[in-house]
Amino acid sequence: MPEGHSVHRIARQFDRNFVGRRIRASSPQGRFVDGAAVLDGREVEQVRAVGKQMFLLFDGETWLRVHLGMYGAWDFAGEIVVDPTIASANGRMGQTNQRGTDLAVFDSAGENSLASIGAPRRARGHVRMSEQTTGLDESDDAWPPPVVGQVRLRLLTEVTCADLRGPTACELLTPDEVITVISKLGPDPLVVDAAEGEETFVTRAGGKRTPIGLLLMDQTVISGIGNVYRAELLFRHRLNPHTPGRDVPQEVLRALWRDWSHLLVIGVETGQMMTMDDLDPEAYRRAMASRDDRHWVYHRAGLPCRVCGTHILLEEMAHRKLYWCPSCQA
DNA sequence: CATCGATGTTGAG
DNA sequence: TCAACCTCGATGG
Repeated sequence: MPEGHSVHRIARQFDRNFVGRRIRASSPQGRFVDGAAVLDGREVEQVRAVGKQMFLLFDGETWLRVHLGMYGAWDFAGEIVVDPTIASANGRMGQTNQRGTDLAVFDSAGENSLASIGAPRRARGHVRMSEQTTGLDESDDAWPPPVVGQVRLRLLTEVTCADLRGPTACELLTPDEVITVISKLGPDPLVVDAAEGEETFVTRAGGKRTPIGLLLMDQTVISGIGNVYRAELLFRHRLNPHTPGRDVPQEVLRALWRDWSHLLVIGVETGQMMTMDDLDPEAYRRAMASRDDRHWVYHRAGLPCRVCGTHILLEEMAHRKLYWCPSCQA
């Protein structure tokens, strides 16, 4: 259930631990047997993340496209090289734990893996936050790790395992097909030039009758925003979700683009969808500890607005739950 | 144990 | 506009 920040974090994991290595590929679940057979034995040459999609290039000009959709996740296990620019090393990426972090961040010693940055080591596979007090389990030394549940695709190096489960899309593409897919996507702040991305977004969102609340979720308009960031961005800019794109002042559209760029960087660095800036240290600590305290309006239906006290509204927009403050976002 | 819901997208009608 | 798809943690009895 990732938004764009999770996909970039996953791509970094692949960049660190798979690019430049030969892999074994399999589909324990059986639903990607043919694709896995094609990839088996090849070397991973490159990884790209655009919006909510990730693309892995294997030698022989074969690309793997993965879209996690609503339930997808990658589980990493084995000897993980920590990327010092992100907050954790191994565990599940894509789905979130109880704290709302998109990764389990505890290594085999039960300590935050930040303590082991740059130190390749054996780590527990399939770590869940809820298990953090149980200590080491017997499967710690099993290699490769036992398959648990429905694994669409397993990628294995000598020392690292990545299990893909529940993706909306998992398919092989030619280079041309990858270009076609990416060309249809709106700008991703971590991919395109900042100024170009801003112009593209303003051009595609402005002038449309479509409500801004839908435009922000439209992956051909802007990439990577999901239901949480959508609600929070609208609130941060005091925008009524029903405002047609063409009625949103251009400077506000530009501010939205820049704000998304800002929030995305925070999300990639922390693994959390932190959308409340400028908190005092105590409030920030609380926000990072509990996902209930991390957002302005998301998942706060009926609760008082943090700014004006008005009850937060919940309405359905294109079958997704939309939370907003009818007073602040009048 | 059954049921629900979720940070998403596609395609039929 | 709506159902379908994919998986699993949370929730209720």
